[in-house]
Formats: sequence, structure tokens, C-alpha cells
Amino acid sequence: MSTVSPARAAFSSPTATGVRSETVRSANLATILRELHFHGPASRSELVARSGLTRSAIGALVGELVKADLVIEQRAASDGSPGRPSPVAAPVADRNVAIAVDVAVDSLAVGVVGLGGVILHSERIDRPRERVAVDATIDDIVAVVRRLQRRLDPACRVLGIGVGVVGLVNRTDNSVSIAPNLGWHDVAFGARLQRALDTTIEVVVSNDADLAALAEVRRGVAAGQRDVLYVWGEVGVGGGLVSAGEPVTGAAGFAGEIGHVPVNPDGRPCRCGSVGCWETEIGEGALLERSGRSPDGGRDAVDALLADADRGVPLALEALAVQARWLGIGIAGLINVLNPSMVVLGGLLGRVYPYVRVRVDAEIERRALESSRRGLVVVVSALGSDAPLVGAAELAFEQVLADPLGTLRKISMSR
Amino acid sequence: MSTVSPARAAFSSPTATGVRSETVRSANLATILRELHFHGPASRSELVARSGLTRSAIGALVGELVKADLVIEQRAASDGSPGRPSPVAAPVADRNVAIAVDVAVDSLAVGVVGLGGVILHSERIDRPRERVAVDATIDDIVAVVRRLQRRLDPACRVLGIGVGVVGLVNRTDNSVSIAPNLGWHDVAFGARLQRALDTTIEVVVSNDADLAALAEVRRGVAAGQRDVLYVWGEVGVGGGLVSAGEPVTGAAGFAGEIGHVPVNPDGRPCRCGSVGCWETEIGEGALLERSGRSPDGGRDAVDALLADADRGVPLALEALAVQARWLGIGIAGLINVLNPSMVVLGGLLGRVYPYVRVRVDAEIERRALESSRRGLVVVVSALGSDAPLVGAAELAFEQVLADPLGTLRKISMSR
DNA sequence: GACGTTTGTCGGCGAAGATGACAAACTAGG
DNA sequence: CCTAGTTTGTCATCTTCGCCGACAAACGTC
Repeated sequence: MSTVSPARAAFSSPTATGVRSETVRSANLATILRELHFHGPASRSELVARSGLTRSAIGALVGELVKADLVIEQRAASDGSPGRPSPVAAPVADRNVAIAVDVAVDSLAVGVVGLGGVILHSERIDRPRERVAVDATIDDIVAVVRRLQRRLDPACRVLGIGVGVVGLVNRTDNSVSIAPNLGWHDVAFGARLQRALDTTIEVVVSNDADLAALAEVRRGVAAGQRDVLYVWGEVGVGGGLVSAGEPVTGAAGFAGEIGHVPVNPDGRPCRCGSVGCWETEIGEGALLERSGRSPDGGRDAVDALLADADRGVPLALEALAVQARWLGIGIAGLINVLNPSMVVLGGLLGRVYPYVRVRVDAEIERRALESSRRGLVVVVSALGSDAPLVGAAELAFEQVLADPLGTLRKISMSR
Repeated sequence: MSTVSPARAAFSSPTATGVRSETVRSANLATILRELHFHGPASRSELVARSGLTRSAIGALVGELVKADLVIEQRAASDGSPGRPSPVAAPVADRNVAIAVDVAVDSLAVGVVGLGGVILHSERIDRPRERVAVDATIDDIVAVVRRLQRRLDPACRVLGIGVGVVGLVNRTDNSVSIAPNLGWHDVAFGARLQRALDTTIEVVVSNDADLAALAEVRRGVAAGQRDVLYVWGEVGVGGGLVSAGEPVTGAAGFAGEIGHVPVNPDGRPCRCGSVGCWETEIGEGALLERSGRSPDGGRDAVDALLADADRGVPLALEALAVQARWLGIGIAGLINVLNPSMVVLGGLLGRVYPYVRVRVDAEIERRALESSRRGLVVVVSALGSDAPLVGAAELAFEQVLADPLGTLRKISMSR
């Protein structure tokens, strides 16, 4: 540093990026492919209207995508309106796929997702809690991937690999910092899985709640919403934030750990080392304990509790009411911080919400600023347990959608 | 709606925007102007290096900006290195300005800020708390603006008008939803000020804490940081969030109301109607009360308290310690939610922090996840009370910086 | 003062979208 | 069944804008 003059130092930091003319083509190809991926098949004339480009430009662009086998054009079904029918362009789902992986607490899912977001094949395997060593996990994933790959079209290309993990994931290097439920600590998961799969495609890793949020925004209940708070809770509580349509990742990708917001500073100790974290009040354990059950009862115990609630058993109703209060308190705080237009509840919280809707809403009304909650909708997750898988695929497709031909070239080169 | 066929309905929603060739020029002009605005004067060759464009392209682009009188080229001072010296391009600050307004609790500031971010002229007037009616405020602003305008170059153009207000501001229509400290409720402030100033330029309004955060990120301690949590506290507590370099506004612009996160559900009632909001624990009133003073003591009482602390008076130290604990608790929660790389403390909190640094940091260490706080820095605001003004100017410049020539055309047309 | 280096300038080139004319493919009405 | 009207794909030509390469200008060094 000392030998570099200040003027030179400024040189070394290319802050802004100019637009060259080749960027234009790439951007427009990306625009069209994204349009088809997110909003489904569209006729050329629809693409003209949505993009603002001319018929000739759209024609050339779609043609290029067709030549690259990313898009296929079909004869339009005449819809009754006058004029020459416009051929419909659709993403080629079965020859352009992403491999999506979801490493959950006690199960593991792998999906092959086609361009456009269709799950072509998927397989979820339950795993005994003991078998969560990193190597064993990677072996399991590779085995399932190979099995699914055999069912694919030989001409099928894998455009990306995305993984969701229950734990804190460092997005800068695709490593898992801590996954308490798996017992992992500082694992270079992305790199290791990539080596095990023997591929040159980067394996992108993210937190599973973040991916579930992404999935709900792209293809679930929150489709079209630009500012969303996704709250996912089972044993632990995680969250995904979306602001202005983009996921909020934070500096290193750890944003969204809303389960550890202090809501009750003199409450119970949390496994994270703090006290009174939100998840100590609304996690599965707290709910079960309040209903007089063992906090480790798991899914069966929750089922029993909800069955009790259906029958009107007072203790069960009481436990749900307390849960609801804390749920509302936490959501209200996050509404004030983020001013979302929609709150999506997933996992256990999604199951509980219908029972305690009134109470949760009341707490939100009391504690969230009137302006911030105006127009707000609280809904239950639509994609359920598939959400992280769908989100992982979206993450994996990101690169192709940003630069279709460039990414394709890179993939074919590295074969 | 009923007469519109589904196919037509799809037409009416232009979701994606294509890039036309004229967009390229506009984007590149914007890139250069932003570079000069944010990072100061730069030689052409520096611009070449940073943008990745060629010498000829930069030459034409800078030339166009010079012709538009947005940029001026000066002979380079030869810096000792061999080769032909490159002329230095600089933003023309004194003929391209934004008018920035800060409507604070008991004062009102107006600034004329030149392109590049220099405050050319500014005036802050203290206002008795009684005189906060909307019309009176607008009259005051107009008077100061006219006074400052007389000192400007006759050729000077006003490129934007930005206003920061202590209160909840709806960014979609530049209206103030609620400003408890001013007694305002649903005021179309932007539109009314625009009419009073008799201008066709849109008056952009935002929350003052959001603007202070923007200012710190663009020109203060957080320059270069991409994920920042700004916490501003006096009587109330507000905040500004920046994620991936962009301000987080939320659905309607109300994001960042971190003063009303519930941290102590069984605590004191808050003026917002809730109980145990963060600001009831770390606001000025709570601090003064804990030190045995009247909560309404204001700035003088705070000065006295800090003087006591300097002398080691136990009651003062105790009050600060309690404040520090709650400050740390709240910050820790927000760190878990947002994973910022920097936390900036402004206002009273910035004054208090040096006294209680250890305690606040300890609480953060205890309650924020290790991963999320790794590499985190907590600092005190650099711009002080000027921050909202600087931020308002940045907001006002946004439009010109996004499309220089287009905006200029629009402004000159509307004369 | 000659030489090497860096940079501005200018003419020509190529990529990509716009324009406009024309043909193709559909509906509606007689 | 045929014609008019409408919408859309295609193609040749034009325009914009950045790139490339050659050359000249302005600096430091020996």
C-alpha cells in the first residue's frame, strides 16, 4: 500500500460499471427469459407489450433463445380475437433444470426443477437424527441426485444447483456457519457438495427460511408483493425478509434470524446463549410445555395438542392463546421495523394461526403503528414444506436468468 | 374490468422493461454523473478505469455533460507521473443545486446543496413549539428558501427539492401520516409545499431518520458500507435501514420505526398506544427520569446529566447503565434481523454511547448471534444535526442522477 | 532536444434496436 | 365462400452508440 500513490489507489477501485452495447442484448435476453420463467408462457405480442421493445427486436431475441434451446415456440391457440395469432413462447422446462436441495432437521429433499419453476422430479428421505454428519449428508444428497438424474432427458442441462440448510449460512462463500439442529459448525458445504457431485457449477447455499420466503414471493401466496415478512417456525424460528422485491441478506447473508430477537428480556434462556429470544416463546417447545406436554414431543405431540384444541380442551386453548400473544408481539415489532405489505406464516406457526387468528391480529393492532399496518395482510404459507425446495431452485436459476447465453456458454465449456 | 378480456388484462401490466439503445447513453451519463457526485472530481482517465468504457466514449459522455452545464472540465495539475495529463471533471455545484429542508421538533432548516454534496448556503431557525401548524411551517420554509435563493447565481438551476420530517411519511404520495411531535395528521405536505413554492418540481418527502441514515451512508461514517443500521434517538427513537446499499423503505415508506419494537412487553405505556416500546426505555424521557430528573427536562437536563457522569455521580452513572442495557438489547435484536456491517448511533444516543460503550457492546455480544455480529462496528454519527439536511439533498438529487439529460429537459420545459 | 509514456481526438466499424413496408393469418359479415 | 378489417411476423434500411486503431498532443526523463 505504501508504494501506491493516492491517484493509483483510486484506479484500483472500479466503482461504477458502464454499459457497453453487448450488455444491451444480454439484458434484453435476460428480461424475456425472466418474464417467461416468472409469469409463464406468453405470446410474442404480449412480450412486446410488456417489454416496450419492437416486434422485430422481440422476434430476434426469442429466436436466439429458441436456438439456445431455452425457449420453445408453439402455435397459438386462436383465442377468438381478430388478427394474426401470435406464437406462444414457453420455457423449455424438461431440458433446462436446476437441482434443488433442502437439508431440513430430520429429512432431506432433492428436487429437479425445470425452467419456469415446475418440479419435475423430487424425493424426500427421512433421516434418523443421528445421521447428520456432513459427509453422510453429502453422500445421501449425491445418491438421490444421481437417482433422479437417471430419469432425465439425455439432452437435459443442469443450469444451477441450489441448497437450503437449516442454519446460519454465509452467502459470501456458501458455507454453513452454524447449524445447531445438525450439529454443524463452519462447514464449507457448498464447496464440498460441489466436489462430491463432481461438477464445475457453483453450488449456491442459503438459509432454508430465506429460501422459503423467496419461494412464497415468487410462486406462493406472496406473489406480486414487494415487501414481505416471512416467519417460519417449528422447533426454532427463522425468517426471510423481502424488501422492494429483493431478498434482504445482510452483510454476510445472516439477515432474517428473527427467532433471536429479544422480546422478553427476563424470560427463559435460549440455546443461542441469550435470554428471552422470540423462539423461546413461540417455538414448538414452549407451546408443548404450556399445554402440559413434554417440550420434546415433536410433531405427534403438536398433532395431539391441535386435536385437543379442536375439541375445546381448556389447557390446549390456553397454551395456544399464550403462544398467540407472543406471536403477535414479535410480528408487531417486525412490522414497525419493516413495514411489509404481507406477513406469511409457515411451518408450525402456519398451522397454529387459524386457531388464534383473532388474538394475533389483536396484538398486532395494539402494538404495530397504525400507518405501518394499514393494508397489511397476514396469511398462511401456500407452498408448505416444498417452499425451501422451490426457493433453492429459484436461487440456482438466478445466474442463467441474469445472463442466459453467457451462463450457458460457461456451462458447456466446463464439461 | 368486466369488459376486458384476460388477454387484454395481461397487456396492461408491463412487468419488465426492455433496454433500447438510447437507454445506454442515458445509463452511461448517469453512471458518470453519479461517480462525480459521490466520489468527487475525477480525471477522464480515472473515469475510463472505473467505468470500463473507452477513452472515446468517456470523452463524448463528459462532453455532453459539460454542454449541459452539469460538469466542468479543468486542466489537470500535473501530478509528476509521465504522460499527457488528463483533464479533471467536476460537478458544477454552484449552478446545479437541490433545496433541502429539515422539519425537526423545535427547529427548521433549509439548505441549498450543490451537486457533489456541498452545502452552499443553509439556515436553521429555532421555532417555538407552539408554532408548528402546517401552514405556518410552510410559510417559514418558503420565506427561508426565497432568502437563500437571492444569494444564488442567476444561472443556477434547482434540480430537486427534498424534505425530511420528524414523523411517519408516506413515500408513495409524499404525505405525512402522523407527526406526533408536530401534531400533524394526514397532511399532503409535499403537494402543499410544492404549491406554496410555486414550482413544477416534485417535492419529495421522507422521514428524517431515514434521510440521516442515507446521509451517513453516502457521505458520513458509513460511506462504502452496504448494510447499515442507523439508530437515531432524542425524545423519540427512529431508524434508517440500508440493505445492499439501498434504503429499505417498506411498502409505503414507514420502515425503520424501530423505536416501537416491543422490548419489554410489561413495561411502560408508549405514546403510540402500545406498551414497552424500545423508545420508552432508551428515549430521553426514560434516561432523565432514571437519573432523578424531570422527563421533560430537554437538552439542558441531558447536558447536566452528562456533566454529572463526567464527575462520577453514582445516580447519573446508574441511569446511563440502565439505558445502555436496553440500548444493547434493542440493537442486538436488530442485528439478528438485519445482519448489518455497521451500526450508526445518532442524536442523544450518539452522545451517550461513548459513556457506556462497554456495557452496550457486552449486551450485543450476549444477545446477538455470533455469526451476525462478526465484523460488526458500532460508531457514532459523523454528520450530527446536518445529517437529515444532507440526506434530503441526496433524495432530491436522485432523479437527476438517474437520468441527467431527461430530468434537465423536463425541468427546463416546465419553466 | 530526443525518447518513452499517457491521453485526447477522429474516422471507420459493428452490434442492436427502431422504422416502415409488406405479407401472413385470423375474425366478421355478407 | 369470399372480401374487408385487424393483428402480427419478416425483412431491408436507418440510427444510435460504443469499440478500434491511428495519430497527435502533452508530460517526464535522460
